[in-house]
Amino acid sequence: MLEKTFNPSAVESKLYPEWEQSGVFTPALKGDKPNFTIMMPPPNVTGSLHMGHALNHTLQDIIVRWKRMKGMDVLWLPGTDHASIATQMLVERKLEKEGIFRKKIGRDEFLKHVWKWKELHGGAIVHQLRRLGVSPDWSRERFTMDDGLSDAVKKVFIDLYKKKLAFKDKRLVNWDPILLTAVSDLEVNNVETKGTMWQIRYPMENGGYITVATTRPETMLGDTGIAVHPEDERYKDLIGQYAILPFVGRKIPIVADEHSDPEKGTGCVKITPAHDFNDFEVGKRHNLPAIDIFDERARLNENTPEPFRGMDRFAARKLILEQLEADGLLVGAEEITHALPYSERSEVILEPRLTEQWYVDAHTLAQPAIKVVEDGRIKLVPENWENTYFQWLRNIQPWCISRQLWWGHRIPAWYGPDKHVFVADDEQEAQAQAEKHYGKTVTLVQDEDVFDTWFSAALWPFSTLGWPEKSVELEKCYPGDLLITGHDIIFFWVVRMVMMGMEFMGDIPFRTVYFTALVRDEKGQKMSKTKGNVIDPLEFMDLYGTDALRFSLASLAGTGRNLNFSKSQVEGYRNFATKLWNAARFCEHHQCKLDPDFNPESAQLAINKWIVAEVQKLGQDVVKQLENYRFDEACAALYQFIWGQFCDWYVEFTKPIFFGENTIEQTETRAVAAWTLGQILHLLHPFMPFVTEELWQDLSGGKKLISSAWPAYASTGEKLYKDKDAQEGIQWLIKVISEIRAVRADMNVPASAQLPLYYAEGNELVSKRLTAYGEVLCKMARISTIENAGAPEGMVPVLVDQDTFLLQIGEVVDLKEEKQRLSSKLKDIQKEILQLDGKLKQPDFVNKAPADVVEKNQLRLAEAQLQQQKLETALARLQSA
RNA sequence: GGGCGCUUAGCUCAGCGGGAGAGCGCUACGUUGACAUCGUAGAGGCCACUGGUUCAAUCCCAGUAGCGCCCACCA
Repeated sequence: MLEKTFNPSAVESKLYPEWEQSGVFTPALKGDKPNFTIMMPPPNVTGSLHMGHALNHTLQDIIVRWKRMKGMDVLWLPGTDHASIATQMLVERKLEKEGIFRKKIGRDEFLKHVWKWKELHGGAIVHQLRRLGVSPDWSRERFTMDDGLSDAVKKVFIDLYKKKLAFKDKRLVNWDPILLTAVSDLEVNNVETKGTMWQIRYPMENGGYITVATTRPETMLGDTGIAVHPEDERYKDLIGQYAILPFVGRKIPIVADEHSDPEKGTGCVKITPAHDFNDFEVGKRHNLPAIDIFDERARLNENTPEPFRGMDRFAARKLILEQLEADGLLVGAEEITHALPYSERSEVILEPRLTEQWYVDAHTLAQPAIKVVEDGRIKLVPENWENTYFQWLRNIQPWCISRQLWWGHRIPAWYGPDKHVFVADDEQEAQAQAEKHYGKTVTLVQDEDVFDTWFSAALWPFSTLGWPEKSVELEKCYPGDLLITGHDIIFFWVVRMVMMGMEFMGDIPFRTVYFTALVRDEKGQKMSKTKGNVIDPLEFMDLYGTDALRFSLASLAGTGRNLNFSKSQVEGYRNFATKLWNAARFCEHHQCKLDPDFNPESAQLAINKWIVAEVQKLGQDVVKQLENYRFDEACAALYQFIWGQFCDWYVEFTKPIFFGENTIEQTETRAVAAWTLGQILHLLHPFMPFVTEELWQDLSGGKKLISSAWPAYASTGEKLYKDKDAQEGIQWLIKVISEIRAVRADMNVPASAQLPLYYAEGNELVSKRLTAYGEVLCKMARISTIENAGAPEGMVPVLVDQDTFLLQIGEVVDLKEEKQRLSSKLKDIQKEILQLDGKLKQPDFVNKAPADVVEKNQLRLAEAQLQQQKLETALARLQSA
């Protein structure tokens, strides 16, 4: 017996462990069953479930459940990412609160704390994912710092190093002065900020001044040149001369460089090679030294004079400006807005800093990655992401993979006393290399840094399958079939997986990438903690059930880049689950039981033939939409069918039968209703796994829906069952009932009144249908009797197709009301006739438009004219009454 | 500066060459025995603007305006 109402949380907490323990999530990877592989984008271990996770895991689970029901051997491999910066920050802060400081306790001790934290709290997100009802193979769960995955990282780096695709280089990086590490270009947020452009005079060696413009006066202490445009007439004479740098007294040359834009500022650019990306390039071109004036915390260092030495960069800026002002060297200040580079993690302004880091030659690796998308071997969905993908890869810069952090994969590089580098699997091997190199034993020091988290994430499609060892998983599941992820990590992750897959597996990591939209609030704003508009998916699951949340997200997963999430939608889909639940209760109440031997296509009654055909149509539609990743359309089809067809009409059609006496009809209808409900549950299961599983177990006597077979007819191209008479008959019936209801409402007939209906036009088909469907028509349209006879005076016409029915609405027909109703109907019809007639009278239309379009218009015109005639007749009768 | 996208009912969004759609919200009315987390009916739209292509444009093309995102740059 089904409970009176669906209780999502009780059902969820009961079913999920049942599924997980049954082993259905784990693929056999044996025999020749076709398999399907999808890798879960590993969430950060520090993460907690947000709407973005909820969206992309829901979509993954829909595909996975569907493929599994189709009989495929599905590997959905889950896991988490060690997220070096985020995790290190989190644990470090936590420890600081306890009075424990990272630098004090040292690397090994600190890492012990991180691992401990990871064991205790790292699983949070994985448990929250379970609440979403997702069905990955938890037995194969991976963590990016597992031994096997760490081996893969090492091997990849060593190989890249041997191929000279990984190398050490000294260049400018974006330096985070709070986290004390380099970050990649992608981790920089450029934020529009108000600032000031100052103009500063530098005295010339030979007298006079040159005026430069800058937004960062403090960097002048590191200036080693001034650039002017080679064709700028104003400064031509100065090229080759020297200016004297205030405070420092350094002689700096005036050089000619295209970088200088005569239109901007004063046309003279101060060059600080160590602290500006453009200046670095200019410096290289003119052999200007790069003088580093900051320490790791962006304080002025020993290369700067007193009183600035040791000051913070912003304090120094203030003091320098004051001094310049006092010295009469500050000659202008202009308010401007410019974009400043903020660190994504620490939200501090980044400092370009000259350091030695490890880089990967991304340009070389990018070429095959470009090709496989060009060739269509990897399909991006929606397709327009290709532009973004190509644009970035074609302009790719070397990828800085080292981070000055402790938590992560430590770089397997050792240095000899003379800084000679030995890249090796372990210290022993490095020693061996060193001995060969030096001819004696030396003390080696391992690189202090770890790899960028994305470096290990890039290997996820094969490192998780056991690579570099050979394994069944690797054999069967690479390349994968699908990746579903947010478009915000296309560069961070997707392109890098393709690059690494091509380089190390010689093959693509996946065939299709589906990019999800970004979840925003109902006003389209980005969710952020500071705005306070973050929606917690767990809260919605508690309130409305997981199924409702999943269905909402899938319904909203259209083709757009944003997905505006609103509460009322979830509520609506909670109601949808309730609706289904109640329909199932109705079936149960009327003893609709599944009969495995029953062939639905053998049904005799029109309503049964009709619903069988309709549900099959639905199945094909759902599959078509799923194949195109149109989750929204699949949801719409399911919702419309279940509520708008099955509940609104079919269930109502069965009532006269269930409350009647005909046991033969009852038997058939019970079987068809049960079968149809079963089909609905199958088709809906990937989207709403819990309510469907619960109902199916009830309907089927304990069978599991998650491991049931997907309906055979529901594959595109399969021939569908059809019964034309039944289809058309039921469609007609629905039209008649709707029309009568509309007239009744229009005429303010009390809902409880049972009215007689007259039909006297003698259309044989109509008479036949009235006989066949009379009972249900009466019940649903509140008709007392159907008279196959002429109508008494003063009746209200009901027009359906070419036929007029007359409805007797009681003693008093409000003539005025009725006249108005008919007149406005007539007006609509006349307008339509005018339009159609005009169109059909144009020779160009008749000659040039396709024949079927012309014919359709002619038919519509004929129908409209007939309706017009009927309406006019009815109105005339009204006038005479 | 380069690229991508959006503008359709009060709200959130589908549709994308031949009759303007859905959900939510709103209004009126509620009858039997699945369901008030419901039922029935209804109101509500120059499909941003201007041109062009076409027999036909919400849909294709060009431009304009507004909004959003990504990338690069800003001494």
